[in-house]
Amino acid sequence: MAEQAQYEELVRQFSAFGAVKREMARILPSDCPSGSAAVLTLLSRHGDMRISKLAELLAVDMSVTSRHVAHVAERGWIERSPDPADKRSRILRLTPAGEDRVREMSRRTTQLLAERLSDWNDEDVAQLTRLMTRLRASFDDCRSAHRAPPPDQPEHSTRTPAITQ
Amino acid sequence: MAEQAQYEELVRQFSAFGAVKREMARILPSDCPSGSAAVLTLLSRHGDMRISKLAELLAVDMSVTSRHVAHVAERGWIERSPDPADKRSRILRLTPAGEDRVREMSRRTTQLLAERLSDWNDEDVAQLTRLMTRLRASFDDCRSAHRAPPPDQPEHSTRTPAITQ
DNA sequence: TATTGTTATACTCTATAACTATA
DNA sequence: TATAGTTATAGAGTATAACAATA
Repeated sequence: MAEQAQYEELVRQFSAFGAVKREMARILPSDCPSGSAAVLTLLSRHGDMRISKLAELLAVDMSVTSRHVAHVAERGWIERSPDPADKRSRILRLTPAGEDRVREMSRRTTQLLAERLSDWNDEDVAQLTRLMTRLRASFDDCRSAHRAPPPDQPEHSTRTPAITQ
Repeated sequence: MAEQAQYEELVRQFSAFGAVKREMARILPSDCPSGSAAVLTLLSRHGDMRISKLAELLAVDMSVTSRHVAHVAERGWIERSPDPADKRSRILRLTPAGEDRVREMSRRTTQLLAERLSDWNDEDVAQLTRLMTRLRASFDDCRSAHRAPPPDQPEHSTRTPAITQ
């Protein structure tokens, strides 16, 4: 447990982090904004999946994910094939053109980080990655733990609650 | 210098950090979105200042800052008094109502972090804060260092370049 | 009835450009 | 002419709600 002043300083850095995010976003191709880039990157890492799974990984609403997916599909970077197990769903898969896009973006972001973090050593980078990973986990865990005292319900609904009348 | 795989993992965490930011934003009062909150917090920390200084601290364009400032001024959380040294500028100052707002938001964010980071110790929190501070500094430094080989120019322009014809 | 996914709408944040008042 | 600040416009991300098709 930390003290209030420590938390306030941490929040200040959270806020200031936006500038880093924006600078990273600026080097992306103009037809591939950060939302699209995230979709392609996650498909490359985790393999084929449905939109609902992608929304969970992105931690955004499925409606948002649906838009990002439509954008990259229009450009031929992913394919949507029918899901044999459920006709409501489709399986998303990176195309060769999409894989090229992922490689190109990875090259650019790596180059930018190598420049900006030129005086960071491996352990610095690893430590920051670990702590940010843990931070996200701490927020995710609490979401499951606090919002659902009865843990026998599906967590992480990535969508707007259905209004059933 | 780190390797490509390490950078890619770091970028992944940058992207995922959005979920943390959004959860922090959700606990703000509905009439005080994160942009307004940042303005109030910085004025509370750094004292009275002009908009151009605020834009520099926020690391966003002055036009954006101007909108945020207008929002908080309309609600009576800051005052804008004339700058005796330059009639084009005004000095921004937190009002007592603004100070109340800052305290209330600080209370909420501290509580949220105390919940979410309940199993983090002081050193964990301090380490993350340090690394994020350094990250931002590394990006800021490079901005000054790379974009202006002739270092005899004003850096950190927080505004759209004037089109002079 | 409930779930997967899509679309319509609205809100916030941001940048660019054009404009004003002053330096 | 250049700078401080404002406003108009546009683009991106997100959430909520309503809808269609399927489970």
